[in-house]
Amino acid sequence: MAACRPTPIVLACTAMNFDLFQAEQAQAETDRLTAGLNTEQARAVTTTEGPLLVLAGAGSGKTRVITHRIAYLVERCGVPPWQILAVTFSNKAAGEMRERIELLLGEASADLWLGTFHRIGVRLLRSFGKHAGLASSFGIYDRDDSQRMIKRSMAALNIDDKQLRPRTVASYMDRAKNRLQLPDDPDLPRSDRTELKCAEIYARYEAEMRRADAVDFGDLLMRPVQVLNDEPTLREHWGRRFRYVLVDEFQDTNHAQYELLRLLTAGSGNLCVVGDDDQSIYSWRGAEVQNILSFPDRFAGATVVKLEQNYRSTDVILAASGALVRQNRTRHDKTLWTDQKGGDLIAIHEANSDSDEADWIAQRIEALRGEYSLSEVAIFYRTNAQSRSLEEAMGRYRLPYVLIGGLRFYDRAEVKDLLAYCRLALNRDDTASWLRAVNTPKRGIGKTTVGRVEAIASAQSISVPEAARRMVSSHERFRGKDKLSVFVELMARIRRLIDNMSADDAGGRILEMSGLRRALQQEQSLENESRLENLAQLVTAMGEYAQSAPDPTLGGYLEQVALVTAVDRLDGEREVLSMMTMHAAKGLEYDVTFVCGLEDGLMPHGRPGTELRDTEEERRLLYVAMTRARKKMHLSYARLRWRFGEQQLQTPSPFLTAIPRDLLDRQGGRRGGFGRVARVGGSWQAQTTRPSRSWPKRATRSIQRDDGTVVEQIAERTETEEVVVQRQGTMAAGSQVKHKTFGAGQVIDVAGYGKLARVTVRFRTVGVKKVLARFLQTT
DNA sequence: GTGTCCCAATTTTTT
DNA sequence: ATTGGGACAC
Repeated sequence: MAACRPTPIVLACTAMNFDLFQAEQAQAETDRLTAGLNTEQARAVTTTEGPLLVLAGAGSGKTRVITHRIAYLVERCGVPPWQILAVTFSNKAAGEMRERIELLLGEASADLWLGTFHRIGVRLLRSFGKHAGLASSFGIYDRDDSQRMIKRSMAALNIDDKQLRPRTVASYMDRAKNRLQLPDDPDLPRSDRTELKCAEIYARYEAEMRRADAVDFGDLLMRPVQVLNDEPTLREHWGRRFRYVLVDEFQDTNHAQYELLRLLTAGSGNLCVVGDDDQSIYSWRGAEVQNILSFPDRFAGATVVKLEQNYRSTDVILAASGALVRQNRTRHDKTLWTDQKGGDLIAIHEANSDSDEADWIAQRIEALRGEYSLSEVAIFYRTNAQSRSLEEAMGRYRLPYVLIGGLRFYDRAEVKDLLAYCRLALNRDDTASWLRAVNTPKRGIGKTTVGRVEAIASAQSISVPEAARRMVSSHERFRGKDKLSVFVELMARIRRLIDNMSADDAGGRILEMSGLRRALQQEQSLENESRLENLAQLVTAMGEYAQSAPDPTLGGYLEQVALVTAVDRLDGEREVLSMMTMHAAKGLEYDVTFVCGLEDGLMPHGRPGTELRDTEEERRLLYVAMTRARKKMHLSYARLRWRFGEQQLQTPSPFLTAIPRDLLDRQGGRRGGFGRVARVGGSWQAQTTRPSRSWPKRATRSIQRDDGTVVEQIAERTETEEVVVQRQGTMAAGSQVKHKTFGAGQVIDVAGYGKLARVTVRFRTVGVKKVLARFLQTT
């Protein structure tokens, strides 16, 4: 098949000898598909052959480019949709993209492969997972399930989960998988005791996962790559399967994703990636900006298109965010521009406390309500914990909101319980689900019995559910056998019954048979009522799924659920405002935005000693947040913030100094900009780019109490309201401290501040340990 | 085997 | 402030 060439038109797609009429038609078609695009966008759409890098600044219309490019490939070049793969960052983005493509293409769009990397990974593994030792019914483990497996693995290896936190192990394995390193990889980090232990646990964990026929998020990327590398026939097939591959948000891809793309485009070489190095905010998750920065080097002959015209924001918003991100050293130089000259100034507000800040935001929203729909308003913050005071304020002002992130619906205990039964029904070796379901609701199978089953599973190298089945059918007698039998038989019955049922029918039956509903109904309480409601809602969701999905089975539903993200639930239609972390804000846009909590240590988030690279990523994160606004942006920070269960004094974010003063409209609070000038003896120290290690010096009165803690009173506030801030006595290297259990010792190093500081102490009796400052007392 | 109480740790961001 | 886990009592 001939390649589709953009220009000149006479050389286009299908046949050699086509007449002028066809040429005109083709031109007309091209015009239709590039209508309303600027020159560069049109070039990105029509440059179909070979590697293509689209450097797309914030709001430069990259989604348009991708959708039009797909339409162009199908309509103008006659590429069958099933030969096109488009990868997006979130399921929501995928959904929106599918909608837009449907408008352009109609029915034909159904065959298109479109989804997140993880979803593509699932699809590939369902197709060839057996080459990775997976049955087709394999389950997908979320963080919770996978943590459970880590704990099991640690227990089996006799490693104390207090000495080595499962979280540490999880992130070690995550990193390994993002780098495509299997447990036997000689390059796995093994430089210290922790890493050695992690590597050991990793191997064990993989074995446990295999027995449970389960994969985690990392596997969804690593396994497909591994299989394609190992199996020449499959590699050959899949390398040719897609003639055109498009990737959105390329700056946030990790090594595994990059390799997957390389394998899937080996045949055609038609890889189009779209991204913006200034918006790379997931390096902590293994994303490598290098993937986008060195794309032209790695893919010889790549075309590079730069989109620098912004269609989203006012000039003011662009200027402010541009001034901020320009401070980063490691970036491609580029400047966004817009036709929308001028615009409202950026409102900036200094609040006394986090709740005052939230109140101010609520008031502003209330005032803007006539002018803007609530669905066009969003609040962004750095950490999920900040949502609390905001939620309270929105409640006080009766402003309806949706909270994106935080506790997901699918994270609720009762929902996970029912889902565990469902998963176990489909995958009889699903260990994590078995452990969850076995005694929920209570059926008298406790630690002892479960421990016995786990021991047998380990001894015989089989899954935990399989061990239970064998124990039940063997002649051996033991206490608790009857109860275990009841559960094993229950699962067998469920399994038989739901075969061939639709997702909601199956879900409903399982809700009954498992006894979950009865247990919740038996004990009447408000909580249980809401739990029952949630479960009913879950079954309803299954029904909605079964109605519309091509695969209406329970299995199909579970697969979808496993990969649902917080943002996916966002619904632009409802007349409510949105609140989310800055990370979740990526790819979204609103008329009116509030970026709050702009304080040192919170934004940029970090501890002292934070590296430049991290600071730059924080700056990019704020840049992403700021570029979400179309018309009106608000920035705010509080002087006093409730953090870690105590009030903490905050200083404004050093990032604020980057924003030109004449773009700001200061609302209340102190006057002037943020400059680097210290107010000697006053409230604010000179702003540094690094979070300060000590508390800001203020006009304070300190009182030493009997127990050694220092109570500070902030003089300038005592007239109206007394604010008491507690802190531990100064803990610097060398000072003598005392710990409840470890006894006396000497401080070697301090990292972090306040009560959450991590202090390294050499204790007289137990040696060197890291402890939290709040568990120490100065002596 | 279950329930309760108390202590320790928690807060980056997430597919 | 909230949560999870372990120790202990029943």
